Amino acid sequence: MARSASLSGYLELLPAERLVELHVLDTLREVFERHGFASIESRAVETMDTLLGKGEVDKEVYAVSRIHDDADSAAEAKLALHFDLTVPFARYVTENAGHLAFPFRRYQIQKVWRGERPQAGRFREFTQADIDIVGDGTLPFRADTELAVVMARALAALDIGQFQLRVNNRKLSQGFYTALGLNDPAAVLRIVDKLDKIGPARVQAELAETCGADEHQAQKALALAQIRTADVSFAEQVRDLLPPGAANELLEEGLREMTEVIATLQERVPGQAVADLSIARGLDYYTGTVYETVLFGHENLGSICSGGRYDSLATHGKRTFPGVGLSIGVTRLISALLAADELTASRSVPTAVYVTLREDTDWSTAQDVADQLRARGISAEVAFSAEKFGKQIKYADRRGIPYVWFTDAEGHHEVKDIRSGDQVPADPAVWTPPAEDLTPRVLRPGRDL
RNA sequence: GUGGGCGUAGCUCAGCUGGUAGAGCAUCGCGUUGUGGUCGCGAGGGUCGCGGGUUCGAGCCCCGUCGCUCACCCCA
Repeated sequence: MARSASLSGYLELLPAERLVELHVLDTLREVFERHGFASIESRAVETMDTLLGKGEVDKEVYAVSRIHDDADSAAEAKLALHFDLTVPFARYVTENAGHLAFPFRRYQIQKVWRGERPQAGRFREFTQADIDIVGDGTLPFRADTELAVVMARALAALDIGQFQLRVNNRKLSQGFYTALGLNDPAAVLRIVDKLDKIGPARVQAELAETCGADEHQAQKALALAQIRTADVSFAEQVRDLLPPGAANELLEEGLREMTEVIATLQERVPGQAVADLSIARGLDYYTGTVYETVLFGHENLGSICSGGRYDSLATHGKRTFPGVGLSIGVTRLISALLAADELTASRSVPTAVYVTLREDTDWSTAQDVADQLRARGISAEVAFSAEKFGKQIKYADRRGIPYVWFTDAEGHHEVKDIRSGDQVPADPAVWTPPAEDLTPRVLRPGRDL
């Protein structure tokens, strides 16, 4: 973060920073739409019933009520702010199923709220950018594969440096632990998920304490979690860990699915994804593929993009809508990149041309000049008063406005490039700045400069 | 929710064993009487987070409180 917030966990950006955020959002939107995802927006508020029992701890949910909570409103459904976009989307799908065409692919970029203790990269109000594909009754496994490809391309389009999508499959992990004789696969997953953070020794110790794993089981569980391959060779490694005949149907299905995902990612977005069998994800509605993403150089941030397959999050009577989704933590991402000065904007305002005033009475004709520029898509701003030219130039300079416009008493126009100091005659009807100066650009110091 | 660290100018910080608030950067003005950036000179800007206590006297000591921050939990 550039500044410490006056209220922790609620990030507010300066104009130049917001420009960077808008660039990120625009880029994501463009890539999502290019891959056929339609946009929706769901309301910020859901009923408690919808939100709770869907995998989130209730202490993190912000309740919403009227200050004057009288008898009437007490009888109303209790409301709360959504903590992610997946649960509201599931509700949206079941409510609007009759109007949607399945498989339905949508993207959704909105604020969400979590009442957590804020930390670097952790906010109470933040923006998520989600893509999901949902089927009616069934959803081809290929959706899991395509979704990861789209997200990898979106992250690549942001041009924020090297990242790595890490993929696992809960069927694989759970099948494996069951085959080992561990009776609480979910608990094992939770501990194994911390491998990156606490290291192999402590994972093994916790497995023994919490899951009653004996030394052999703990060793095998740990060995599985340490498998990390860029190709499909993980499957062989998994089989080598078990005695012949110990495999089960769930494990085999998980291996098949993982192999398909990794093979496709290796082919379509080479070098940007790996199989990582330690990935588990906290939310318990995931049933198959799970994804996390690390941004190299920002490993301590945690995952910047996560998600997975959910087979029964959305149900409506006898119908179920299996889906698969991925979510980018936009706020987390840009706060880290801004703080590290890895992304900055070329100026703090959209203005490309600052039109000066020679006399206070020139304001109207100066607006005519500005309008001629604006009509051709050039952002222009007119001075309020005819201060000394030095001050007017300084006004533009402080905002990073690249061009200053002058009109003399005879009506001759000149435009000055504030960076070089070059000043040349110009015609407001035809003069155009170079494309790179037309709108603010996002710069990557250290790479662009 | 649990545990550590920290709150002084717009920003980064200094302030001794308690004696009545300072620097750099930024801002504004002038030098430079209508073309900025450099340089020089000058100016403005503070309820020292808030409340209480001890004291002749508190930025400093004590208590409380609010906020920020880091770690745990969990997660984007």
